[in-house]
Amino acid sequence: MHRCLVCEIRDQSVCRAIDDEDLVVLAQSSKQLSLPPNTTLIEEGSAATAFFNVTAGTVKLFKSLPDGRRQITGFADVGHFLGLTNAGTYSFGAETVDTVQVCRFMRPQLETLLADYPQFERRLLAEVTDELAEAQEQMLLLGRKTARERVASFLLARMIHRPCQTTGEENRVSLPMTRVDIADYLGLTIETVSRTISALRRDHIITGTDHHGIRVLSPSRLRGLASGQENA
Amino acid sequence: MHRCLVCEIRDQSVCRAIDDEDLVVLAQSSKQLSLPPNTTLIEEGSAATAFFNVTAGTVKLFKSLPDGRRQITGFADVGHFLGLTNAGTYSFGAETVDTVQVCRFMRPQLETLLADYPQFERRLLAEVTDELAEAQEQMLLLGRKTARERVASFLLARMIHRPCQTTGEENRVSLPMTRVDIADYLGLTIETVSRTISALRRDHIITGTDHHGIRVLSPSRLRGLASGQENA
DNA sequence: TGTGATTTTTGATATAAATCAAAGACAAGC
DNA sequence: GCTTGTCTTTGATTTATATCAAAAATCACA
Repeated sequence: MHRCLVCEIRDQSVCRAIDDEDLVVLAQSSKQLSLPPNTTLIEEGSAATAFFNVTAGTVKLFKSLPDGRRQITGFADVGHFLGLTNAGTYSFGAETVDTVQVCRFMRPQLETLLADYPQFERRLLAEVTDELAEAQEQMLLLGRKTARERVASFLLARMIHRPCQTTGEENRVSLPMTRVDIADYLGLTIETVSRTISALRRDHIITGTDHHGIRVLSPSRLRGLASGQENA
Repeated sequence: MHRCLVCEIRDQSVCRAIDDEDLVVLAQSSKQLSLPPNTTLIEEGSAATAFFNVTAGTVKLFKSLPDGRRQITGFADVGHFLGLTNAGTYSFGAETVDTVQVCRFMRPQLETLLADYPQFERRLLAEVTDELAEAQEQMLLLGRKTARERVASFLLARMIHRPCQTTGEENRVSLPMTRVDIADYLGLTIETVSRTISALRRDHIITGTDHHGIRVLSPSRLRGLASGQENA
């Protein structure tokens, strides 16, 4: 019952909308789960019964076509929620990328929270509004950017939104997802993603041979590339 | 001050969250504007001072790259709002497609409404959640669908969401926007859009020679195409 | 620590859609 | 009703990325 009180990422998530004295309610409304990599959190098209708040790790959200083509619509990491919908069923799927910890709210409990705490609803509206802005940015990427621009945008966004302060290395970007996931996120094939990363390395814009982490040598050139300035 | 009371599309918009007796407040918080085609409602990157509710016509929302490449992220028509953002500036632009009527809420008034009427905020959250789901669907289209599938998806969505009940013609789809707009929405060029529409006509899936309106002959084949079943 | 399976990279070729180019249709203004 | 400009369609060619194929690197598990 003190889980939420000691939660280290509370102020990074929607939960910061709830005051300390009401945290017991929050803790009682949710359940913490620990999930191994590649666990299905949400089955596309299944009944929308739960809502999740990610407290550790990364979750991928995606939509698929009947023949298996898949588009990852986003990666939800620490502090992000997922599973909000007006429809009775989820219009998307969700799977863990690495080991993930989530707080799960069942729908009725979530409804109660929203009704009882207007500031929680306010906070959620702000989060969804941000997600929509991100989605619009991604539509620009998918509809109008070249492969090189897409990969540059992706690396840049991860560098900015997920600063890797663990090691002393400057501008380190962690890529916990596979090339398949990156490709499905950027609307490319794994071969194109791989070739493009190799080309950026060849051009001394990034460095590092590790598959799941690279270092950005020139953030400014990367920024230029991401916004369509070829070269620089 | 009775403008909102006699508003014919109130129950199609966020305004339906406000009770009849409080409509005066709503009317006082907003101002109705009538705008000719191709009017800029929101300049990309400008200060986010207003929020709009579309009561007639169609508005296009878009994001651009410095070199002019543009991605239309959505079309807002009757009942849709636009201009919501957490940032101080708009991350997208908005322009009228045809003659448009909007109710404009200045930011402070909107904040007051949100604070005073939780059900208004609730309604807005639901709307943004829907928009996000639509954006995810569009990401699947932009990242993973062929030109033929994109055009089929577009026509199908317009057929479903904007039924044209004016004429006796069954399954009529109105296309008030130009080919440039359709191309910028689907992540294609105008030539590809044009060729694809011609091909669908050749295959007797659609008919009509009018540039701004077509008729769907086989909704089921269109549905099949849109979800990736080539032929059918 | 070795071994098979998986993931990533690199190479050769194919192709869907872009680009370049021009003709035809439509709309607005005189 | 003609003229002028814009929008749309169609055609020829190019190109960025996909596809097909195989080698190299990494990972997981014994």
